[in-house]
Amino acid sequence: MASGIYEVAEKAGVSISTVSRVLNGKDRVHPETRRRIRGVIEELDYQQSASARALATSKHETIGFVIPRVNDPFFSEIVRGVEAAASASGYGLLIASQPRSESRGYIQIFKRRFIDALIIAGIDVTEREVMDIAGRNIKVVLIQHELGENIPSFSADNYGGAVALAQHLLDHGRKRFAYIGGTNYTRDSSIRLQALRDTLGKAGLDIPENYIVHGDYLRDSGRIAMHKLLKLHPLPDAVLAANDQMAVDALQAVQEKNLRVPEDIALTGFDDIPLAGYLSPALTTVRQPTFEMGFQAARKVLEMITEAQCSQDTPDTQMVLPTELVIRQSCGCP
Amino acid sequence: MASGIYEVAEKAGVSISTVSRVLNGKDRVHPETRRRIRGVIEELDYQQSASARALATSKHETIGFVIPRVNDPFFSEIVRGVEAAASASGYGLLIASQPRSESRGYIQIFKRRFIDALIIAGIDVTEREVMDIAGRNIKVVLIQHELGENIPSFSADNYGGAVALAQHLLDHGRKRFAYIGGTNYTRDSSIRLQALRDTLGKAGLDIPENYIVHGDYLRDSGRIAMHKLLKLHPLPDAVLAANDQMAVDALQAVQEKNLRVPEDIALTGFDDIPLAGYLSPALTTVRQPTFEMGFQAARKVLEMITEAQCSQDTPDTQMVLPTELVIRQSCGCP
DNA sequence: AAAGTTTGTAAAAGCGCTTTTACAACTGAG
DNA sequence: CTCAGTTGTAAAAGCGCTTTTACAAACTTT
Repeated sequence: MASGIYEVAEKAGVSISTVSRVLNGKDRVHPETRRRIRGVIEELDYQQSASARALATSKHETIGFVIPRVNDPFFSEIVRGVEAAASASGYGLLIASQPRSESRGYIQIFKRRFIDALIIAGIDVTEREVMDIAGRNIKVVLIQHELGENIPSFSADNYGGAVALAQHLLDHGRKRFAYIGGTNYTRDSSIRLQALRDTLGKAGLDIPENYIVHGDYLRDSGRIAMHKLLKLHPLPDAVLAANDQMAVDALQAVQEKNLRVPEDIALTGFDDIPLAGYLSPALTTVRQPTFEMGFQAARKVLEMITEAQCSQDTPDTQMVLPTELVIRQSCGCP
Repeated sequence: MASGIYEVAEKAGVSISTVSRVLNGKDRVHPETRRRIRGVIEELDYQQSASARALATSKHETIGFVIPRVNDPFFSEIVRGVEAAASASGYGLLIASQPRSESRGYIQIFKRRFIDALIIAGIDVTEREVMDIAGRNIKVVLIQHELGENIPSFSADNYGGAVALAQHLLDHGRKRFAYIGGTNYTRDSSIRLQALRDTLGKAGLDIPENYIVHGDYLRDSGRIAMHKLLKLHPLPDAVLAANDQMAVDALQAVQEKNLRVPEDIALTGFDDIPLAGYLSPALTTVRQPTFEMGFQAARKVLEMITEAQCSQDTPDTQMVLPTELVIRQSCGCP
């Protein structure tokens, strides 16, 4: 009895295969018949069963997306980019937002879910994990993480951004630099630190080990980190935080001690989240092309999905999108 | 040939139905056989096909979620709540983030997607639309919108929050109130305005029509709205914005004109987004239980899904979660 | 006017599972 | 030692589609 498509077929006086052909825009259907079937579909407000279709075609028109935190201004902007590209192509977006530690299990689950592709953002997956997923004919693209030639990835130019920032602070005549890093092992944070070191090195400066402290990118960790720095003698006169959130909290910490930013200490962030512009002093930072990363990553997987069908391999992409120095007041600029 | 489960069955020397029984934790399987099959599943790293399973059971273990903007601090916090509840039950989350105007089409698409339930947040759907979806055996729950007894909904106590805010400003001795609303027709904004009017009324005050201006909840619209208010004579001495984002922009507008908040004008927001606490002066606002709304809404749909199976109807819910006045400095408090 | 082409449609197989039904092979009771 | 009741497993039907194959009917071509 009446499994949707059967109802339509019956009411239109044709077989289900004809209905299917209309549904999928194939030819070999009499215009008149097509019109009649369209009418019946409309009338019954018939909607195809996505799972039946997916089972029959093994296409799901859905992409999976794993991030550490949806409610983080940095990541939610990436989500928006991914969503925009996906929905523009009629694709759905299955989101998993899990702290790095737990995201592994989630990726496991995705292996069996209804997805054609998986975008992984801000999570340090291993090549083995990725290959395991890719082996199941799920296309994989990385954001903010790189893993060699075989796996397409989209990152921001962390190194370049950090160099620009460091140079700018040097131009302000700052000498005693400190760095508030993210969780020890995250690569973004260490790339930025390396850029800072290289740039200082060229200016004949150095950043002592105890002027490097670590937060976790999250709220309040910047405050704690800054409190540590404020106990040092001499005080640093320029503090770079690995992201804006920590910079923002660090700013509060400085102000609580009745020191002034930027007069006593210049302070900068990274990311350019909306909040950065609203502070006083407004935060000098490096804008990351978050929306773009998400958008382009999604475009890339969509491309991979369609190309896989023509089995015409494209050279894989390792995209590094440009960052941009955003100069406000916390660096000492008027 | 080898459709996953067949491979497992063959390798374990049993039929696929036995494998299926193991997979679904049914009894009537010899412990020894079960162990052997488990071993093979492990060895082959076999993963069930979600779509085949969904087709056979018509359960998708996925919930759909429609919101206007993922990258909005208010909504992304709701997303987090929904995500938390969904993933705790092993459910996936299919997200559509579309401006109100375009979300209709999206809801249409969801009717055919792999979802058991749909959560709609911050979108003014009609009862007809909801019924249309619900008729397809997709459970529907609303967030920040109400639609009568039949449809469960979770909202914040907008009225109560706005009353508390208005009263607090009255207690500060403010007399000339102005209101920056959201898009004209959104119900939250008008409920808050009504609360303001009622509260002022009780104090023998009034809010003139030209002291009410409308933004769109988004960035910059608060600035424009405030500029209009700053042209009035006499100037208002208390401005309530319908959300924090507009309040934040309004604050900048005031400061650009070299007026002081709160000395010249008290200014308040609504939502309590993270940004609110970082401003100077920090924003007095009303905290909405965003995470909770998302979490509880998701719990509710999950409950509806399981209860539908026992066809044991629960009374439908119209939950109004409490809001909380968050007093900072922009109202005039020290 | 016979043979080949195209066009429109139906029938049937299959996608990878779950679930029902059937049925052997064991149990224990009388 | 037989008969009913368990228990473990296989076979088969179906979930709602797509797609391939087959074939009649309508057109060409020579």
